[in-house]
Amino acid sequence: MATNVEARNNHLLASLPSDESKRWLPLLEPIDLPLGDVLYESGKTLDYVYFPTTAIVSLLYVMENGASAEIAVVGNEGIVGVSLFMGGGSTPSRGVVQSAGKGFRLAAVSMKDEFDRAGPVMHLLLRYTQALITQMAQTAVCNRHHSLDQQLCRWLLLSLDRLQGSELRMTQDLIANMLGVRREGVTEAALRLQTAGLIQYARGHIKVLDRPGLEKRTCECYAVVKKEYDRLLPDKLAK
Amino acid sequence: MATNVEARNNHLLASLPSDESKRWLPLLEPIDLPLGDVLYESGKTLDYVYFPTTAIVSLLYVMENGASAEIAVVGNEGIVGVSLFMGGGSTPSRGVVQSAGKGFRLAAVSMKDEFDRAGPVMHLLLRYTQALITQMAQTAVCNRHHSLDQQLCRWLLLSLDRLQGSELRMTQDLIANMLGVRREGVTEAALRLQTAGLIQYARGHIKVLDRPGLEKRTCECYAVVKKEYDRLLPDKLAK
DNA sequence: GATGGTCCGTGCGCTAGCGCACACATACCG
DNA sequence: CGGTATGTGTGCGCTAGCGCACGGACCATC
Repeated sequence: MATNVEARNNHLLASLPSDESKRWLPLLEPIDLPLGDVLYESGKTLDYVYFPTTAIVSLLYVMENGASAEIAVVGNEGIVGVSLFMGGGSTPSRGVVQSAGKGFRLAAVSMKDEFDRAGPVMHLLLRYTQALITQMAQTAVCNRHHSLDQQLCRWLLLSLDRLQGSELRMTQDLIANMLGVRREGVTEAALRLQTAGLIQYARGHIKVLDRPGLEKRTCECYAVVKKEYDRLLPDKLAK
Repeated sequence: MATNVEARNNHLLASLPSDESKRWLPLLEPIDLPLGDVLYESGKTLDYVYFPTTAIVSLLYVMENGASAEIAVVGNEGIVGVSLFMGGGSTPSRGVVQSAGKGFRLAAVSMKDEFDRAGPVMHLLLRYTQALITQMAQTAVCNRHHSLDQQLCRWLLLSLDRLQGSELRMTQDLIANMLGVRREGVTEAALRLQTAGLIQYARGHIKVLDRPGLEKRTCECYAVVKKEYDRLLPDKLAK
């Protein structure tokens, strides 16, 4: 079944023990995730959780005045909708597709049933949530202390880690929304990175030319988060 | 036993079903939490989890250059050390006593045993963690978008909610550390609040004169977090 | 009741990022 | 192939907050 194969592109799904895997696969529904799609809305109860494979989803808080800020980003390493099994069923944030692609979704009831077995799946999900927490915490720190340039680098790297290839499709306006800054600010920062030869920008297409260069230019936040994800979710690549 | 009574001052402990309560009380160790005490260090495995009763604990990230930023705050409504049951066993942040007081601690093994029963205790702890996540997320948003004045108000209110009375002992230098800003900035903001008649400051003693005034002056972040805590952890006061 | 430490107020120059306005370039589309 | 929307570059005045430096006030202690 094609589904089985593709599901493995999500690291969490790939890490499932084979017993659980068998139970899950029939319940997973492949789904297209177009740019801008809202997977869940602030305060609304989730009907599904989502496992991105090629898409990237931003957890975004939108303020009363319309301004926004990204809280965390989820790609093929994770799951969107942790509040479902954490117990809240909703959060004040919103889940938006930031980079179009595919993924799988699982109905809320199935998710809860599975979680409540309190087996390896539960522990896997909780470890993932712990990593997500670190990302959020570091976002807070980064927002406080680091320059737009550094944050842009961090953001590019986080996105890159969740995609295949070194190119991403993303307008500066969108990035500004995620980072919670002015569009012009992103323009300026991106230009600096471009003249430094790190990236190449053209109307919504970013090509990363020098990844190590980005890593040098970013703040410690990126490494802290990356390390924590690697520690908590080792690529045991459970076959 | 005096212990029993005092333990109820921590909302999580007070919410335990009576069966679990009986199991727990003998395991809980009352402990003094002096100002500045480090309950856990970045990257170090936790030996205990802590349930503050009169103390307040800050989850703080300290950067390589020594600057810092508060990620979240925990008082008598919560527990310090969620990474223990979430699976990581450590986090990149640090837990520091921000306001001296008392609390209880529970050995890591006991905590894990109890969590792994996958009963009501687990679900309670997960709901709390969900609330904590919201606080962190909102901290990120607040750091991005709101003024020092607003953040100071938010911070005062969050602290106030976790204390009895309307007075807190806290130097401006410490507050600056928590908020990740200059001490002088806090001085100026505090003066503005003082001349507005909202607080009264004197060498490390803050008296809140007009709580509603603070709530008016702060950003939406405070209300968002408060609401989420109330929703997820209702004062069922499960006698 | 002088000494030293802690805590708070103030001044000043500096910069990153904001808000706004507008010009230009590329893509799409009829 | 011309028009319109979309995306990017640039300029300019403005402000919050920074870094630094210093002065003054309160407190403890001997």
